[in-house]
Amino acid sequence: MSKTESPESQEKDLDHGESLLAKIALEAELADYSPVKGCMVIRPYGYAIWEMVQSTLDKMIKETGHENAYFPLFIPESFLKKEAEHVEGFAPECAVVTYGGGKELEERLVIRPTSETIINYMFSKWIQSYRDLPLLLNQWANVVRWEMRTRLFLRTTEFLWQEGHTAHITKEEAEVEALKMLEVYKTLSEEFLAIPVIDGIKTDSQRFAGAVTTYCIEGLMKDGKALQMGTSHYLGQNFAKAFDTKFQDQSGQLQYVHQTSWGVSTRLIGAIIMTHNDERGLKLPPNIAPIQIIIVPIYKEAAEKETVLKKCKELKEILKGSFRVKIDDRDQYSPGWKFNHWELKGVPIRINLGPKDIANNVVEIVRRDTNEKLKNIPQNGLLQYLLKLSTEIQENLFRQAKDFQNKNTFNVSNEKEFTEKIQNGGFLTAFWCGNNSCEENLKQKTKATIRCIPFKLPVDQNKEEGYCISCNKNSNQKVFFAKAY
RNA sequence: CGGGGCGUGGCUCAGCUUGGUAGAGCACCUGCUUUGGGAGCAGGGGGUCGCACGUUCAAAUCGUGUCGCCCCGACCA
Repeated sequence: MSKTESPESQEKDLDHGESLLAKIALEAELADYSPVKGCMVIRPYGYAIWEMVQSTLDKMIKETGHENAYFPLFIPESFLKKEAEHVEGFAPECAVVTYGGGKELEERLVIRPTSETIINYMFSKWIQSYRDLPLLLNQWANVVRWEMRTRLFLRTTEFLWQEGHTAHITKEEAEVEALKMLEVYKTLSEEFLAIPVIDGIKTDSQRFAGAVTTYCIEGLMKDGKALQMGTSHYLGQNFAKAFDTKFQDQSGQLQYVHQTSWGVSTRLIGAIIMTHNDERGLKLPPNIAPIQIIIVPIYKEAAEKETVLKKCKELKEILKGSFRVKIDDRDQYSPGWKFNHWELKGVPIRINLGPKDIANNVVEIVRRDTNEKLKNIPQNGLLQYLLKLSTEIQENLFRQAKDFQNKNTFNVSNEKEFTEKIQNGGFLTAFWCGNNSCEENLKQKTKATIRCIPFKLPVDQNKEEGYCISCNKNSNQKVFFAKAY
């Protein structure tokens, strides 16, 4: 499929300027526009995907020792102002409530853009001694950020996410925590969403307002743009100082806690759409597909229908212990219509079952990752066959995405090369001196930004020293650039 | 906030230039025939043409204003 090879090729196929993302999100019934600009309704099928992501990640968050809690939507405006960098970063995009109960409020309430402040307020009440630490919490919530330009799933005014917030005795422990959760995100992305990511550290210009260090995972979408898929922050003592979050150590001294926060959002659904798709629509990785197997019965007369549906139900009984499986027994749609419908919705495996198959004790299987039709698969041993196939589809989707990422990652050694190469999208690796002005220079000229300082460079790039592509000064770090969402 | 595009049955759009009171396809309802890659025929329901004002005997169509949405840009852990 040539479509997966070149980032730009997809844009040409689009109708009336509508993005591929919007097209799939709307047509596959994942989401719809709401009456309020920038907001979206997540429809049942889209929400089911979110629930899959959510339950997968929630398990991992709990396995790493965190507990869920819930903090309120409203934050006193004064809280946000306590941490200087934080307020500067978020004030422009905050929605503020000024009226309630028919009266102007004495103190305005910010609708949370993130919850560091209110959580620190509570932490300072709950934490007294080193024995109260570490405090490891997470919440699933909605947040609001008043963005100027929005896109379904990738950037909406209100979105759903999880935000982890932890407090630790030492800097080292907090840094380990931040990195541990980044690793959890990487696992979620690569093993469940089948999206390969680059993990690394954000530059100062991209760092979370109020953090000491921001770690991130970055994916490369099929249109050649990068997408920040998750961030994990070492907050240092910045919020602790602002909110006086202190504990008494073993020697009786009062100390500020060291903190982390980390989050991923419904943006991940956008990432899935923008990574796994073809001209027929969405392709969902089996590990997070709400429906993993769709069974389409094929029949003519009533008698045939009865036999076929009976066999479908038998198969479903066999499979339902291992798969999320559904029979599409709707009479008003033809088999052909159903084939297209479930392909658009990205169901990884389809079983077509008609009289001919029943006569031969076989089924027909169509895999969504390759659109390959597998005829005459014996009903005997079908469960084992499908378990293997499902794993293969999961791995294949990841492999395809990884290949795409590899083919669209280029090393460049000077600004001219950079400027030319970035036109076609993709990741560019290049040396950078560490100065914000050089990053800004390249951004002005090309719109591309440094996505991260990677933990690891691609295997074929081990050169340790070179020259900054903007200012030519010596540099010992190579970074990933891309145009990003 | 700039630049571009668009508002007409549920959806996609035609009609507007040259005013005469609204159409197509899809979807929906009924019936019959169909069903292995988006079924066919017949019949049927549904729109004060985003909103307001103006011009006119008459406005979806012309004028002015206004609201909203989409795309590009500015903005964005």
